[in-house]
Amino acid sequence: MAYSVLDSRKYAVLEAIVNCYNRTAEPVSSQKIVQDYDMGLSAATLRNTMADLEELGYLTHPHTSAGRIPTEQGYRVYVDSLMTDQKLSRKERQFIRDGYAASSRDFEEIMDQTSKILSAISHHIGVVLSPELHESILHRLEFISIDSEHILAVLLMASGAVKNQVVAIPKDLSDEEIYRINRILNEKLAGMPLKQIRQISQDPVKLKAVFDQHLSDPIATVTRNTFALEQETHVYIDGTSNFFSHPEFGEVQKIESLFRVLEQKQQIADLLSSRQDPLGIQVLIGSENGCEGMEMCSIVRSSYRVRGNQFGTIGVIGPTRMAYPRIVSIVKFTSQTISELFEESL
Amino acid sequence: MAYSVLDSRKYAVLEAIVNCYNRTAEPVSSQKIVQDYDMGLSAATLRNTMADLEELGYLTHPHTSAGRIPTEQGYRVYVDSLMTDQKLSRKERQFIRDGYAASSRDFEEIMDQTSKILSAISHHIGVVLSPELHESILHRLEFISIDSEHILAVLLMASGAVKNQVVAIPKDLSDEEIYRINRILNEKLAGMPLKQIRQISQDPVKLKAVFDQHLSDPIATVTRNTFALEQETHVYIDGTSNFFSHPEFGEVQKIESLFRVLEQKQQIADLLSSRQDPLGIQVLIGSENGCEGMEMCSIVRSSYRVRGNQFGTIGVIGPTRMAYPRIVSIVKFTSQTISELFEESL
DNA sequence: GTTAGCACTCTCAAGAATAGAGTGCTAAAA
DNA sequence: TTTTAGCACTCTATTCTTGAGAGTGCTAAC
Repeated sequence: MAYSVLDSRKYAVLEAIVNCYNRTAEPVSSQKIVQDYDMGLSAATLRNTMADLEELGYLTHPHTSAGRIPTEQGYRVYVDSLMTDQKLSRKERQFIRDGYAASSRDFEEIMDQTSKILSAISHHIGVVLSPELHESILHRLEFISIDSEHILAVLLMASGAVKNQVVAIPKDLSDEEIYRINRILNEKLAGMPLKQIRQISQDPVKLKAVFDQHLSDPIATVTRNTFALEQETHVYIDGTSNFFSHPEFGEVQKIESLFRVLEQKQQIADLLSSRQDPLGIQVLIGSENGCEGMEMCSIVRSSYRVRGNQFGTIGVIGPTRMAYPRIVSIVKFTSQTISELFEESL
Repeated sequence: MAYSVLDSRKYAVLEAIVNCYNRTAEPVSSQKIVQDYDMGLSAATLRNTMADLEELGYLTHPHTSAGRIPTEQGYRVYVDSLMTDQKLSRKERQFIRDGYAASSRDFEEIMDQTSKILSAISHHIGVVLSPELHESILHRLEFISIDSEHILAVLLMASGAVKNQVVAIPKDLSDEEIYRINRILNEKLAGMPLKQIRQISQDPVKLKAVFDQHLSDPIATVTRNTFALEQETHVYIDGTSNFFSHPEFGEVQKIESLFRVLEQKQQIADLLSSRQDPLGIQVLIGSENGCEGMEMCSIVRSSYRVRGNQFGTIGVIGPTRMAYPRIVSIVKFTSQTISELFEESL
C-alpha cells in the first residue's frame, strides 16, 4: 500500500535520512547524504526529493537553513516498510542468555532481571509487565498461621508467580479447622483462574454449587477474604538514567516530563499492556503512545508467555530516534528467551 | 563546643542566612537580611559579620558581588545547634496516618506506602529500607510442592516479612517425606534468626547437634537449599521526580549524576543503613554522605522497629538546601508511626 | 564597635556583528 | 523531462560589547 505512494528513490532517500539522523542526532543535509551514501545523485536532486518528502509529511525542518529530520509518519513508513531485520550478534544473544543464568528460579527475580537485561543491551529503558494476577491460574493454596486473627495465604500460580496475602480470620478458628479449610479450597479451586475464584468466593450461590454443600460461615468468610484480590500487574523498570545520554534530552524540562510519567507505574502498565497479538512485536512511534509527557519516546513491545497460557509484556522505551531494527531484534529475542525459560523451568 | 567558637550575633546571622537561602535558593545579601529580619544592625555591620563567618568556613561566596550561601559546615552548625523543633501540623500528622489506613497488612505494601508518604509530604525523595533478611527471626516455614524437583519454601518472619524461595529437591522425595521435613524444620528452627539457621544448615556437625540426630542426606540437602539465602535488603524509593522542581538542579548533568546513583539500589541501601542509634535521627549534609554523585544532597534518616526487635531504616533525600526542621520532624514522626503500626498489627 | 558612603568587581541580559550551514530557486546541461 | 551547478537568501550559533544592577570590601566618620 505504502509503496504505491512513493517511488523507490523517495524510499531510498527517506531510509538514508532515518539512518543518518539516528546515528548523529543532527538534521541531515543533502550534502551529508551525497557524502555518506552512494546514491549517484547530486545534492540538488536530493534537495528536490527531500522537498517532496517534506510535502508528503515524511520529513520536516527545524528551521529554514537546517537539514531534514524524519517525522513520526516518516518513521512509521521506515518501521513498516523499509527497515530490514538486523540479527543480533552471537555475543549479544549470549549476553541475554547469560543474564538469566545467574538468576534463580524466582518469578519476580526473572522479571526484574529481564528489565535489567533489556536496558543494559538496548541502552534505553527496559520495562517488564508481569502477567495480570487475575488471569492467573491457581496451582496451589497454602495457609500459614500468623496469630489468632490472621493467617498468611500463599497463592502459588501455575505460572510460577506467588502472591502472599494476609487474611483476617474469625477468632475462634482452630488450627485444625484452618487446615481443613485449606485442604477443601485446594481440592475445589486449584486449576481455576483467580478471577473466576474471586467471583465464586463472593457469591453464596456459586459457592454452594462449587463445593456441593452449604459452606459454614467461617469457611465462607475465610474464602472471601483470601480471594479479595485487586487487579494487579507488577511493573519492573530499569535503565531510566540511560536517557541522560541522548542529546535530544539535554534540557531538563524534556526529561522531567518523561520521568514524571515513569514514576506512575500504573500509567506505564496501561501503556504497555494494550491489547496485542500474542508474541507479536509492536512499535509505537512518538505520540502514537498517546501518553502525555512521552511524545518524544517510542516504545517497542512484545508479549511473552508463561505456563498456564498466560501472557505478560516486555518493552523498551527509548527516544523516537532509536535504532529500530536493533531494538526490535532485542525485544523479539528476549521475549522468546523468557518464554522458553518459563516453558522449561519451574 | 560549637558555642565557644562563635558569639551569639554570628549565630543569629548564620541562622538568618540559612533560613533565607533555604526559602529563596538565592545567595543572601546583607541588604536582604536587614529587610527581612529585625536584627537592629546595619547592612555594613552584617557584612562584617558575614565576612567573619566566611573566614571561619560557615559561609561562602559564589562570586565577589554575590550574597552569601551556607557551606556544609554552616549547615552542620545550623542542624546541630541552631534549628528548633518544628512540630508537624495536625493536618500533616493526619496525612501520614491516613496514608497507612488504606494499605493492607502486607509487609511490602507498608514499606512501599511509606516511601510514597515520605516523598509526598516532604516533596523530596522518600526511601525505605526493609530490615535485613539475615537478621530476621523465622516465625514459620511452609513447603509447597511445585513439581517433582522443586518446592516453594515460604519463610514467614517474626517481623511479618515473607520470603518465597524456590528450592530444588532430590527427585525421589515423596509428599509425605516433604511434609515430615517441613514439620521437623519448623520444630527445631522456628524462633532463630535466619543468619544462624543458615550457618547451621551448612555445617553437618551443627546440624546434628540441633536436631539431636544425624539427618538423612535428602533432609540435609533440602535444609541447606532452603536457607541458602543471600543477604537481602529491599529498597523502596519514591518521589525522584520531585528533584526537577529545585532550581539548583536546573542543569541536566547535576540531576543526571543523582539519578544514576538512585538506580543503584545497593548503593542507596549502604548509604542509609550505616550503623546508627536505634530510633535516633541522623542528618547527613552534602558530601558527608560520601556518595559520589550525591554531593548536592542531604539525607535525613531514622530507623524504625518491627516485631522481633529488628530495625529497618527510612529516610528523605533532598537538596542540601532543604528545610531541615520540617524534614526532621517528618522523618521522626513517620518512623514512630510505622513502628507503632508494626507493634500493633500482624 | 558601628555605620554611611563609595569605589570596585562580577554577573546577567540585551544587542550587534560575523561566520557558516543548508536550503530554494533558476537556468543551463544531459 | 530530468538532473545539476550556481547563487542568493535565511536562519542559527558564536563571539564580543555594552550597560545595568547587585553586592561586596574598605575607609573614614560617628
